[in-house]
Amino acid sequence: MTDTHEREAGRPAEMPEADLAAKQGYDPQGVEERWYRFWEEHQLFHADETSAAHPYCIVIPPPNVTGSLHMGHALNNTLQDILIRWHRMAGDSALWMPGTDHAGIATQNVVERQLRQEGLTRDQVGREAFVERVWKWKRESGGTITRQLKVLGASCDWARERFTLDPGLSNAVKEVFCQLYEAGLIYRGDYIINWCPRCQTALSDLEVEHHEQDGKLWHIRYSLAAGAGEVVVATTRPETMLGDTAVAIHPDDPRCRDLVGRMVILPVMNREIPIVADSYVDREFGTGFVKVTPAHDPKDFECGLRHQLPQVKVIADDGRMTEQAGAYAGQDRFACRKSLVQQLEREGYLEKIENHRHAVGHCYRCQTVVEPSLSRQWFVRMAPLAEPAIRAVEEGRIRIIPAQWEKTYFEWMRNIRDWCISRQIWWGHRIPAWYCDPCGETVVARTAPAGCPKCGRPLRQETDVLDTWFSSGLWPFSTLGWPEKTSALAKYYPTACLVTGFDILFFWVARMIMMGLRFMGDVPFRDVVIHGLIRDEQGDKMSKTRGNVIDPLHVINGASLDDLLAGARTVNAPPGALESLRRQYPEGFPRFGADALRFTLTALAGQGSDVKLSVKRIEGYRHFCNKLWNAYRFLAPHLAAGDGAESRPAALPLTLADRWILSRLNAVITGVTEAFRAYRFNDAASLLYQFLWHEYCDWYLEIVKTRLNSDDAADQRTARLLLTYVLERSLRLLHPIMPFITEEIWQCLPHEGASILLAPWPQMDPALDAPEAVETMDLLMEITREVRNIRSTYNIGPAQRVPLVIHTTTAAQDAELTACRGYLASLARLSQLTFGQGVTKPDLSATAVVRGVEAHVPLADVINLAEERERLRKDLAKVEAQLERIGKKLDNADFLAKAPAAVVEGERAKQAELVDARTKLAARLAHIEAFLRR
RNA sequence: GGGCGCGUAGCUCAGGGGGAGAGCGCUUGCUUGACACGCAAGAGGUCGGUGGUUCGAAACCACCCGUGCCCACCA
Repeated sequence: MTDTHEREAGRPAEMPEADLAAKQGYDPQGVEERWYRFWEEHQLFHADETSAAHPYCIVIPPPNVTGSLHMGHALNNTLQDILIRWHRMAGDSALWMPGTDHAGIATQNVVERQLRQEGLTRDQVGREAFVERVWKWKRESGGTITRQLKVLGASCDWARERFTLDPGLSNAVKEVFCQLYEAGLIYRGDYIINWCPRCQTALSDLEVEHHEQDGKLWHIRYSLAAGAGEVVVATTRPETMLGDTAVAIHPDDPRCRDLVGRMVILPVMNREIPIVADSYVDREFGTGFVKVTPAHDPKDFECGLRHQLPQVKVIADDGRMTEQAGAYAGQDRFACRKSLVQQLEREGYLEKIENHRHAVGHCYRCQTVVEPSLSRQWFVRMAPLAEPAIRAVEEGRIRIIPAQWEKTYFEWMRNIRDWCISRQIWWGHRIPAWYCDPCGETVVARTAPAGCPKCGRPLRQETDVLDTWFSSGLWPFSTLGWPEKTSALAKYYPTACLVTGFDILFFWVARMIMMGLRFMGDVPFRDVVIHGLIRDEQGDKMSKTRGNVIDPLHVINGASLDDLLAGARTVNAPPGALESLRRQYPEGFPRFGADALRFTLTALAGQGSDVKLSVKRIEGYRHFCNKLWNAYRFLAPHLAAGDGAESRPAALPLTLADRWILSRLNAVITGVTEAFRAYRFNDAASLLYQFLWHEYCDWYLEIVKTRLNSDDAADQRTARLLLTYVLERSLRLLHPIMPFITEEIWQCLPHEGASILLAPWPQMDPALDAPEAVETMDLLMEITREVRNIRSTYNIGPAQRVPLVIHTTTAAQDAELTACRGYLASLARLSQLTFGQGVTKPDLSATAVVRGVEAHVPLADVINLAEERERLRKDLAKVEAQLERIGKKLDNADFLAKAPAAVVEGERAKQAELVDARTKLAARLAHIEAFLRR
């Protein structure tokens, strides 16, 4: 790539003068867009499957194709992008496989809602036209989320983007369905499934959300058909009694002997039903008698099979009562409940009503109360698939991080139930099954059969489609080309890592593991990284109706108050929610930029814990961007000084500060690399923040300022080179988290290569480790802080330089101070610095003791003796408190005997230092007090 | 009913057997030659409670209190 290219697509290599001169903060406007375009145009995200490099692949959790980016996506994709960018820089063939999910029910609901606004239903439109309409909607708005991922900076290999309804992926779905069917792992049958009367489809157990609700427990009398007496049953769903075909009692119940085998009369329906004994009855609950409704309760269904009871379906698919419900036929299920209870009460069947709190199942897509209902559906037999998937995690072939989620995974997998995969909707993969109505034959095939293989008559294709999660479960290999044997599949499967929230651990992760093992013969990924959910500052779930949603695009691009309110209004948020937005963000959001958002999410993504996001926090990290930008602005004028490109630090005449910062950089390189390796993203973020702001900017850059003005040309050059050297490497370390600003600055520094995105990941250099320099710098910084404290106490302004007299006790201290005297003078703003073992202590001064050296600021005229006495007393008290604690420890014989020698030695040394400090502080205090007494 | 997590500075959180940390907020001083989106100096915490293990516990264990989540067919 040539310079010209860079100039066209990226920013010019030189900083425009205006930018440097202007006293303005960093503005991501334009910068982020420009670099993203540059990366895409040069195909820098493209992973080459023919490369010899080690493969590193992550498949994106495919967002709903019609969705838009929310904060959960932002977190999830930031973490993936960090891993991908890091591995790409580290030299791996890094593939981030992007794509979207057709999201069957969710998408169908959206389009149905549109139709309703036109006064149409899907039935009026017809299947074919409806599906075409969804495709149209997908074509029109399906690109939104991928565009938004680009705004976030996601470095996906977009050329490989997939959609679950693509021909290739549909083919994979068909293949998997047929193979599972042929292996006897898919079957069709009549069972109790969860039915959503609003979506008009079956749901899997996972798609039902249970919410605790206050309900009632109705106690109903069923009288014996022959002779006197009655039994009382208790139910939370009285309308299902219309379909009762028995009453059950526990076989150990003493009442059993007289009652089992006798008949009771079902009230209202006046039907005789038997009393049966069955151990599934909980003797403690209710009355000990259970009404048995085999067509509307999974437990009753099984009980019914055991006792050969009839199955009477009284609730239809639309939620209304069936013909079987007698007089109630046609009524809505809840209306029926109400009027039925009235009738029971009127006719004396109702014994009592108790309040009863219980969990009620709701459709996870529309929150309608689901109805357990007898229905003919397709199922996957799960136990044989789950078993190898359990072993893969047990044996460590898949790691779940953090490991505590393994337990949840095992719990679910070991109690797994068959998976209802047929959905009575139109948007999805149509089940490849055909029926011959005349002869009853069922054909499952990859391509449409010409006719019935048995009788040759025409076949009718299954109208149901598959659960969306069926195709998502194939994602790690279907996106790479399976069932074709592609080179991408060979190179990148198994993928390295899957990053996801725990909310789809069962829906998606578990099923990918089962399907991957079954069809690829290997795990789909090595590591599963589970991150938390995004919450607001108070820890509440973000929802538009609460008005606490922070939209990532608003954060990145800025948003007016009107923009914020518009988001809440689209879902008819209550006035309170709008009011709270107005109060919290009266001015809307400024443009924070994707980097600031990404850094915030990274810094808050503590392992396994939820992320409580606040705008204040994002603002704080935007300041960090600005800090970086200004560090660059500071060194920019020194770049063109003809130093040439990078010189090896080891070849330069290094000063104390240089050896210190290089040593610290080493530690940061090691720390950040380790943190990424362990998926401790927040550790990496805080290491970089701390280093760049508080070590590089606060100390190193300040020290370099004086050196840049020095007469020593060699030292000037070293300072200039290292300022750039350390920043350039830090930018590389930071790039996975903040891709845009790091590229922006990096391109302006001397560099090799077209983009920071391809720059090698920094390696620590053992030759640059300098523990003694770190020690000495620590002393320097402590003394500086003490002098600044004194300046602050006595209101000595920055313009006023002060003398400093340091009384040392060892030659080593003298040597250390000699090494850093120049820095000390400028950092503490000294007029004069004298030190040595024999220096005369000034008579009147402000004094501090640091590691055995006494630092005196002899300013008789500004020092208030009474105040100085207080300062010394406070310091002395601190030292004495520490001494007391240490003394206790060292007086303890057990401690001396049992604690490790190094710890004891450390405590002794500390004690000696503290005793020394106490002596010196006490002497100085006595001196001041003597003056005060005069 | 089972399972998991959390309780550390005013707020949001990190840490983790041997000197209590960060960001934001707060106080004070500063148009310091990159940055007021800043610099400097501070204040602020018996690390939820009780007991145990240990020479030593904020950290490990038990119980308790508070709090959040997931799973589950008590009708």
